[in-house]
Amino acid sequence: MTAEERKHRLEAYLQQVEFASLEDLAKHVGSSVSTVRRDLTVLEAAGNLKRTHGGARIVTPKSDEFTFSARDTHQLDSKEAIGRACAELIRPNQSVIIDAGTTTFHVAKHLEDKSPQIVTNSLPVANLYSAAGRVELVLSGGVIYPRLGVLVGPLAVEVFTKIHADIAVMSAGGITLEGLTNSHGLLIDIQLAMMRAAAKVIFCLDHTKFGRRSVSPLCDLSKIHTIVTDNQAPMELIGQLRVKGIEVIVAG
Amino acid sequence: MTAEERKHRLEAYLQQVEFASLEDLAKHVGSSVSTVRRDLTVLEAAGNLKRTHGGARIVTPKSDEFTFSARDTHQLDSKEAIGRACAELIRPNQSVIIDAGTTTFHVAKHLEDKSPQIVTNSLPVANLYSAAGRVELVLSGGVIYPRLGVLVGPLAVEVFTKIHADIAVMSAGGITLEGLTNSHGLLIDIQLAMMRAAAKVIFCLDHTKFGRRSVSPLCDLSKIHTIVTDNQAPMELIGQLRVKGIEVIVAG
DNA sequence: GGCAAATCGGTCAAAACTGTTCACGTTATG
DNA sequence: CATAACGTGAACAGTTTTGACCGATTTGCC
Repeated sequence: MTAEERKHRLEAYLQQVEFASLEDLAKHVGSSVSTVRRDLTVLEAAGNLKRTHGGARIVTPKSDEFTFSARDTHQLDSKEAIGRACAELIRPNQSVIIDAGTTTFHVAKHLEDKSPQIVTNSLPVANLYSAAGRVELVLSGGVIYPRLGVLVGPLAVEVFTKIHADIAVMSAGGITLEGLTNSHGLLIDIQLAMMRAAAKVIFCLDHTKFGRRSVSPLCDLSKIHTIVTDNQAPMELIGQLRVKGIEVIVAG
Repeated sequence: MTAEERKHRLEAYLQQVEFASLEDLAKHVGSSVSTVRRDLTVLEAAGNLKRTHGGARIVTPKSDEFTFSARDTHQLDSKEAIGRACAELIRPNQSVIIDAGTTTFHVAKHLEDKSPQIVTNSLPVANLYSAAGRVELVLSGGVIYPRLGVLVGPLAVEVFTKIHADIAVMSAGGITLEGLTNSHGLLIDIQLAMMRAAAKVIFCLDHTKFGRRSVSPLCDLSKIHTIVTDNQAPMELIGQLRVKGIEVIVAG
C-alpha cells in the first residue's frame, strides 16, 4: 500500500463513519498510529477533514451525513419511504422547489432520474448534485443558518418571489387541522414565498409531525394540495385531511 | 513485449485500480521495478498519471485552478502557505468576498479566527463554515456549475453588484504584464462584480500562474492592489509587478 | 479545582524508496 | 562483421517515510 493510497482510504473511511479514533483508523489501513497521525495532519491541511483530540472528523460529507444527520437517524426508514413516494409524484423535466429539511432531502435523493430543474435553499441538497449529473440545480442566495445548512434572509426570500416552479416539495414541524407550524421562525417567510411560486404544493411529513404544533404558525390547510406521509400516521387525522380536499399519500 | 506496449498496459492497469505500488506494477507487466520506475517517469511527464512514493496514482481530471477537488493535493504546500499569508492581511470583523477556486479555499480555511463576514459563490467554502463557528457566511445564489462547485449566472452576479465588502480574495488562471486571465468565461462577469464591490482586491496566485495566459481575459493590472504568491514565483515578473505599484507578498 | 489517563508533537533509528551508475545483451547502422 | 546506440536489470548511496519512544499537554472524572 502506498502512502497516497493510505491517505485516500483514510478519507474514504471517514466519509463513511463521519468520525473515527486514531486507533480505528490505524487498524483500518493497517499501519501505525504515528503514521495515521501524520497523514491526518496532511489531510487536514488539504481541508478535507478536521483533527480532533483522539481522532478526526470529516468536514464536507458527500452523503447525507450532514450536520442534521444526528437528528435524522430516528425516522430514517419513514423518511426514505416518503422520499421515494414523493419523488414518484414528479414527472420528468419538471421544475421543483425543494425546501430545507431532512425529509425533503430524501426526496431530492430520488430525483436524479427525472432530470428535473431544482431550486432550493438547502445546502445539503445542493451538495448532493454539486458533482455532476442530469440535475440542473439553482441555489438561492442567503446567509447560512449554521446548524441546519439552510440559506435564510432577504436574499433567499427574494429569489423565490422572482421565480416560478411546477412543484414545491415542503416540510414542516407539525400539522393539525388548524394548519401547519414550523420550529424556525426565520424560515417561514421563505417557505411562504416557495409555496406562492409553485403551481402545486406537496408537504412531506412523517407520522411524528401529525397532531403536533410547533412554535411558529406557517399557513392554513387551504394552501396545500398534497401530503406525503408514512404508514404510521394516524388514520383519523388523515381522513379529516382528505375530507378537506387534500390528497394524502401514505408511503411504505 | 515492447516498451510501448508495456507503458500502455501500465496505464490501463492504473486506470482500473487507481493506485498501485511499484512492485505491483512490475509484477503486472512482468519486468523489473527499475524499468517500471523509468516508465512511470515518462508517463508522468505525459501527464496521465502521478508518481507517488512507492507507486503511482491515476489523475482523473486535469486540474486547473477552478476544478475544485477537495483532495486536490497539487501544489498543496504552496497553496497552504499562500492561504496563511493572505489570511494575515485580513483584520478582525472585516467583510470579505471570497472567489471560487482551490487557492482561495485555503485562504477561507484560515479565516475563522478573524470572525469575518464572508460573501462567496463557492460551495466548498460554504460547506467549510456550514456547521458552526464564528463566521457569518453569505452565499450568493445561482446555478451550480457541476464540476467546480461554483454558483454562476445572473443571480450570482446580481448579489455582488448589490453588496459592498472591505476585501475581495480572488484567484485566476494566469497572470502576465498585460493582465489577468481565467480559464472559465462564465466566471468573469461574477469576478468583475466581486472586484467592483470590494475596497481592496487581493489575488492569490501560486507560481504556476505566473507568465501563463488562460483562455479568457479577466482584467488588467490596474484593478489589483495586492498579489499573494509562493516563493517559487519568478522574481523578474514580481519585480515588474511591483514597479507597476502592485503590492506583491511572497509566502513561505 | 485536582488527578489519572489518554493524546499530542517531537525525536530517532530502521526500513523503504529514489535517482544514478554500471554491466550486459539486443538491435540498428556503416 | 564491427561498432555504436539503446533498453534492461542490478547495485549503490542518499533521501524520505515509518514506527516506536518520551516528555508535555489536554481531557474526562471525581
